[in-house]
Amino acid sequence: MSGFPLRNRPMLDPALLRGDISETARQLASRGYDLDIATFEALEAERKRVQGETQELQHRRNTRSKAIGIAKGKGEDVSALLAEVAGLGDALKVNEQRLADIQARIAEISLGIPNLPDATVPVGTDEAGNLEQHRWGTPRSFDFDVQDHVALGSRRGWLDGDAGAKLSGTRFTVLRGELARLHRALAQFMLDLHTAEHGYLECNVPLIVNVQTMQGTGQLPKFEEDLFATQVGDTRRYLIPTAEVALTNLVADEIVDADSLPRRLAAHSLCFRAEAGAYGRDTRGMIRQHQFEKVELVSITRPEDSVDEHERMTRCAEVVLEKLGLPYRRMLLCTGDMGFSAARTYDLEVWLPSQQTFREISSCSNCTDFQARRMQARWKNPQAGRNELVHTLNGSGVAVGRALIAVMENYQHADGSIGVPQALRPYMGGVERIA
RNA sequence: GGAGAGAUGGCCGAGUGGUCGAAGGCGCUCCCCUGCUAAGGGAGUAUAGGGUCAAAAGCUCUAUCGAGGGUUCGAAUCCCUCUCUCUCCGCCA
Repeated sequence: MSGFPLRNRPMLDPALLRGDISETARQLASRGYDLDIATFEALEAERKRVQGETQELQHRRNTRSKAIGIAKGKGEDVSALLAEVAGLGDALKVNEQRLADIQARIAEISLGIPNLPDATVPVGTDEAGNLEQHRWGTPRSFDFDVQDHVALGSRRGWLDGDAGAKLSGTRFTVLRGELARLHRALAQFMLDLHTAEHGYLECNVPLIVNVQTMQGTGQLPKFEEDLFATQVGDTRRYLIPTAEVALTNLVADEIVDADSLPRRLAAHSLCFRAEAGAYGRDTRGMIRQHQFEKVELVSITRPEDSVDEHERMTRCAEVVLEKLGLPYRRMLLCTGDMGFSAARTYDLEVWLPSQQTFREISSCSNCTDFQARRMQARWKNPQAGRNELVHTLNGSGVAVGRALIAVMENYQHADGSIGVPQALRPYMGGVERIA
């Protein structure tokens, strides 16, 4: 067993697994997930049978018990009726246990199945299959040898990986002085932009969440090794890998009014990732850290609005880079490169002069009803007269640490000083350059 | 950390072992009456899952009264554990 109190909440529409399961399996295969159809169908058949038997037993018990109650009320002798139900309880208990076991096994499989890719997503196995959508800005040409952010940062002791390693280990960094201030300015700027101009509601959320919350957005049970965990007494909690977890789960187990949609939420938060699967990658500098900051955008929408909202949200992230004057490109991720919960994802990649390449700085995903089903997040559809699942979207708007790197490298001068983008100067006391 | 109280349907609020999925009220929906921005009468009004059905509707079964477990032929009601909320005390950024 996984050790998690798994909710019996599938991630995909159960109808997709009971109906044309081979078509569903084909779509899942396109993103590298191998659905064992035979096993799943066998479990489903078994479940159906045992559930039927269990319900039949429950029905018998209920009717007999009711008869006993009525007979007693009339003062009749109930010993014959009691004899009739003898042994029924034990049989029922056995069946209920069997049913629970089967359902747990089904849940374990269901919870590990990723979202179905949208029909417009290109098929591919890795990032090489991603499609560039457009570019913005022109990478600056330098008339001197560019330095990377590590060199630029260590010159004045602004960026100190050794100090981070001493305190915590690898992939931790200490920022100081003007660079720490620039980092803070970036976060303030982004959050202000999204709240003041893009209509997002600023939120400040817990960084430590419970198991159910992690399960709601899909981090658990499958990706526990990517998370930092806490244990107090026998209560286990997890540090959020992104504010998406907290913001999206705000609607878990809620039935929201139609006129409150779309809900647009933004938060600046710390993020914690174990980076278990990335041992050799980006070990230099602060590109890939265990702890970093991010401004996150989350939208909760009606199902029919999520496609448009995805475009809108991605634009909100792009505007951040444009206002900062950072060249970037938008990539449509292929099936093999998308995250677990996403049906469709755009990545924004920012230009890093030291690497002469674009590096991911934002990821905007439409999760359709995938997370909503698991969270049981619904809205009242006035037309259908029913409670239906909402759609959830999330996007970075944008990663603060990586934005800092991008600013350092793109705005560097020959002497190692760093220009402050126009948009950040109000947050830097008007300073135009840090040196 | 200590002491106490509580958790019932969209909301309020009854219900301490038996025809309780749950009285009553509010709200909401539909109908009727009323020449009317008032009042009255009637009906309806939880969610999820299974089965049946081509499907929907319908019918039917099961589960759900904070969560999990227990006692019992039978639990909203009794017992245990947990979570959360409120009040008071202590501590604290």
